[in-house]
Amino acid sequence: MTLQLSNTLTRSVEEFRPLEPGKVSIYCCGVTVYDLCHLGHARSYINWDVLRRYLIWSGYAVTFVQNYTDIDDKILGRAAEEGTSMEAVSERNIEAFVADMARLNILPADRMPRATQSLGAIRALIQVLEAKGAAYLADGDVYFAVMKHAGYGKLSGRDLAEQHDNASGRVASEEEARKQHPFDFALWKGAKPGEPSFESPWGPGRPGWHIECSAMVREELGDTIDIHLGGADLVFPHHENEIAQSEAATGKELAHYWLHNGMVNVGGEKMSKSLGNFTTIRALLDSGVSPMTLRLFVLQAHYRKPLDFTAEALEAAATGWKGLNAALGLASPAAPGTTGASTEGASITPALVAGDPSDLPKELAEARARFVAAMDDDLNTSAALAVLFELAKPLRGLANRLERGDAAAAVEATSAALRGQGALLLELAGVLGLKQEALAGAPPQEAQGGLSDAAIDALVEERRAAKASRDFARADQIRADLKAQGIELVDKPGGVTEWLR
RNA sequence: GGCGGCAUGGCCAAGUGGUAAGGCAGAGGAUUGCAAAUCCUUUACCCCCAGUUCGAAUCUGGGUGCCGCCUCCA
Repeated sequence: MTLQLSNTLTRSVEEFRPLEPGKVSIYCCGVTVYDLCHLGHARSYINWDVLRRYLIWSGYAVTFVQNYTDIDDKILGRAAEEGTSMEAVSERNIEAFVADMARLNILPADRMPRATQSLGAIRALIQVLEAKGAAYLADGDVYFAVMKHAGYGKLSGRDLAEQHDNASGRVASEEEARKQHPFDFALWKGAKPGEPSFESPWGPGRPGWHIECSAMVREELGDTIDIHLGGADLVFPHHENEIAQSEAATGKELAHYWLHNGMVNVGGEKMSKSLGNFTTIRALLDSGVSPMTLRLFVLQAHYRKPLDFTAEALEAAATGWKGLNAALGLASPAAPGTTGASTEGASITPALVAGDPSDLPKELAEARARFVAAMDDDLNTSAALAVLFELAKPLRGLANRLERGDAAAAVEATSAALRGQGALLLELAGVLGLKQEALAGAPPQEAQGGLSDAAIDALVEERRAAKASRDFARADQIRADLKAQGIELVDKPGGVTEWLR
């Protein structure tokens, strides 16, 4: 089987066939950089990161372009609030975006154009639309005429005539009054007094929201690309308008495959700024949730379905990740049993380069095939993860025994079969962007008045003595006291007690 | 109102015609003075009704509930 993707444009699942054999061009709608990213963004970009990794792993040469919208009313609003400039707000949030994505192990896009740096392409595209009669000028604004474009509404399944009736009673703002059709949208907005503006044939102003993506796609990737990505909330009007602009200008199909991810919900409702129910990526990660826990949480659901964000579900993911992480740690090239040295997960290689699957033992080949079948089925990461968990199971137990100093486990860990299983686990986890993490959480507490090693050792010794005299009440008391301070005692064979902070 | 999507065990979530993956939580057992970890075992008539079929969670029709988009939004 080959990769099947559900295409919003055709409302069906289709076999993926690239325009050019072996190559894939992808454009992903990025963020408007007026604020920090929240979990909705995290989900979206984690999903698309997995798509990208899977394509690369499958042997495709992938070109991935993602934009920054750095011209926008909200950015202007922030700048006004702060008494700074649009550039300052954008710059700060772009930096934050890069940092947040890196923490989530999301591969940086090959190119990340910004609206402010794409003005030439934007103006050129608007001029083409004007020349073709698809755009009209009204009071310093330039609008796209949706009625002139046959096929408007094909992505979102909207019927212009019907929508016209429904919209006829809607608010007639100043801007609405200028439009020939309520769905007409601004390609260029004339500057209002005091606003930052850019020069154009239509006077000073700035581009409308949708045009930048059309311009960037064309400039970076060409008239027609393989895959266009974004959140489900962008289907209308953003992507619909993008299609209309691009296709009116070029006469060619903008993208063959349109993929949309489902929303992150809180209490059954979409996470959004306006509802105030959002959690930023960094707030969550800084609260002690590990990046890979978040990744696992996201990947346990299918990317198109809504994903409910709850503390319980996240906790379940955290526990699940703990086990996977332990197995990954054992499988990593770094010496088994060590807590540090996270693997370099930022790179991914095509499977054929990494190793010939036909060399795998039958059982592992079968596991790998199940993983591939799951991913080919419209990126069924949930089913793919099941394969990882199964591969991880024996390694996980072993890792735990190793950590506790089990000598027999150390011998088992060197077995060829387990090492092969570990290598496959590591490879497949990499496709999902999951990489081993150093023990998460546990901020160094000794600095803030925690017990010193010597004090702990003394208590451990006291407990040993208590046990020897069968004073279990006292022994348990010491265990409980230490646990309250985040120190875990582990009794090992031979009366030896180790502790973990 | 228009368009689209979803309803599977305590929770999350796969499965799209042949009697239900996986994760978390729970239960029982082994082990342990206790605990942790580990190992074994174990927990579902798939929202309701009707239909098609030898056979349906899976197809068809109807119903109920929930969500998204139609304004900025990943």
